[in-house]
Amino acid sequence: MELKLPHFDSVFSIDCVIFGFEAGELKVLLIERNEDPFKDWLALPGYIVGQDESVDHAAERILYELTGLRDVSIRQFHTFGEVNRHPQGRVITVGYFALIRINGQKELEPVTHFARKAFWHPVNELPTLAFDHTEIFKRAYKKMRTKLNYEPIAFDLLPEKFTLTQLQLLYEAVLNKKLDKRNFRKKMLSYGFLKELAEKQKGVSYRAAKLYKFDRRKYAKIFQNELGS
Amino acid sequence: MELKLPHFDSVFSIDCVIFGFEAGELKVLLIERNEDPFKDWLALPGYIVGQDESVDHAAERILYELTGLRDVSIRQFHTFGEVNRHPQGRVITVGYFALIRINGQKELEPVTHFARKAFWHPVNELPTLAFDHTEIFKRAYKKMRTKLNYEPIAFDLLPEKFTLTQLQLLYEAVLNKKLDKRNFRKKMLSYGFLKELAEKQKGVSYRAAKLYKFDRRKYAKIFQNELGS
DNA sequence: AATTTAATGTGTAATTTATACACACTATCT
DNA sequence: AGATAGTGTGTATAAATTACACATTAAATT
Repeated sequence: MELKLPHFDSVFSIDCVIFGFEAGELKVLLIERNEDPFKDWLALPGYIVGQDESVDHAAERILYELTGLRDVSIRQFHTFGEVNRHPQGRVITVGYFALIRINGQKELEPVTHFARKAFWHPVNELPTLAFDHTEIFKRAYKKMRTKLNYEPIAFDLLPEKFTLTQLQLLYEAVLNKKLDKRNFRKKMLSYGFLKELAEKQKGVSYRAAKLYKFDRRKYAKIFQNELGS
Repeated sequence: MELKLPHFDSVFSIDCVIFGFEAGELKVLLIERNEDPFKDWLALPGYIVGQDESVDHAAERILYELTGLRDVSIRQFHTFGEVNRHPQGRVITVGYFALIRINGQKELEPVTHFARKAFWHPVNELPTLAFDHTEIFKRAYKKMRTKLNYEPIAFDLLPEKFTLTQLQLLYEAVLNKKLDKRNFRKKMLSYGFLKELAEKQKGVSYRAAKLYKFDRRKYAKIFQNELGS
C-alpha cells in the first residue's frame, strides 16, 4: 500500500528486556553485537519491526528467534523516542519485557545474523550496554519490580513446580530485601491461587519441601472482578 | 542524516487523551476532523511526530497547539502498533494522556488545519471515534483510574484552590463510586501534602468551605524515598 | 430578628490487614 | 544414633480501613 501521509525516513524497532532466575539470582538476557554500530558491544536483544506485523507480534517473534520460547507473557512497558538514540538515524523503539524460565539445558543460539551470542547476565553489576540500552533496562527493571507487587509474574520465572522457599528467594532477589518466612507464606497461600501438590522436592539432603503450582485458572477467577472493565 | 538501516515507509504519530473536569463530570477533549480519512468524524487530538523532535516533545507540542497549555503533566501510556490501524498505510502511534484544568473561558481553537473544532465531551456516552481511537481512549481511561489511586494526578484537573468536597466529587466521578466523606477527608489530609489556606470558598449560599491547595514540594519530599531508584 | 436551607466539618468503634518474632519437625548423611 | 540443614507452623501487637450520624455555619428567606 502506498503511503500518502507526510513522513520521514525512520525505523521502528523493539528491544526486549528478558528476565530469568537462576542460582538465586535475577538475570537478564544480553547479546553480543556482531554488527556496526556498537559492534562487539553488549546489548539487549532487539530488532526491527516488519512491515506486515504488528509491534506486539514483532516482539513475540524476536523473543522466539532469540530464545526458542513461545507463549511467554510479554508486555510493552515504554516507547523510547529520543531523536539521537541511534547513530545512524532516527530509530524509535518500543521496549518489551518478559519473564521466562531458564532451563538449565536451554540453548541460547541467536538465529539473527547480527548477534554473536546470547547469554544470561546477573542484573546487578550490569556492564555498559550499547545505545541507550542501560536506560531501557533500568526502566524495565523498575516496572517489573512494581508489577511483582500486584501481578503474579513471579511464576513465569520459576519451574512449574516450586517450593515456597524458592518463591520467597525469588521475591527477595527481585525486591532486594529479606522477607519474613511465616508472613510471606501466610500471604501467598491466602490468595488461594497456589495449588499444593502431593509431590515433594527430590534430591535434597534435608527434609524435602512440598511442591506447589501456580493455578492460572483460579487466579483468573479470583481477580476477574478487580481487573474487569 | 542518511538512514542506512533497513526500513519501510511508515508514519509515527502521537494521540492524546486529554481529561478535564467540569460540572462534576469527567470529560475528554475531542476534535472534529477536517481531512480524509475519517473526514467529519470525531477523533482524539493527535498528529505526526516531527523528524527532529523526540516523541515526548511532539506530545507536548501537539497538546500546546491544540489547547494553548504548557507545563502539563503528560504521560505516555501505550503504543499502538497494529498493522491496519490507518487506512492509508502503516501508522504507529504512541498514546499520551494528560489531565488539565478546564478554564471556563479557555479557548479551544485548533491551530492545526486538519481539525475543524475541539471541544470537551463527557467520558460517559462517548460517540464512535475515528480509527482505533475508541480503544485508545479506553486504555487511557483505565490507566488513569488506576493511577488516581497512587499518584496525585487529581490536582491537575482541579482549580489551584479547591475544597475537599470538590476533590471528593472528582474522585467519585473518575472511579464511578461513592466514597465516605469522613474517611476520604481523613485519608487525604493524612498524606500531608494538602495545604489548608486561610481563605474560604466565595459566592455560595451556604456555609463556605475551606480552600486547600496541593503542595507539590511537600509531596515530593514525602514520596521521594518510595519513588527513588 | 428568627427561621429555613444547604452544605461543611468532625470522632469513635469494629474489622481487616500487616508486622514481629522462635522453635519443633523431618529427611538425609555420617 | 546423632548431626545437619532446611521445612513448617501460631500468636500477639500495631496499623490501616471501614462503617456510621449529627452539630455547625453562612447565607437566604420570611
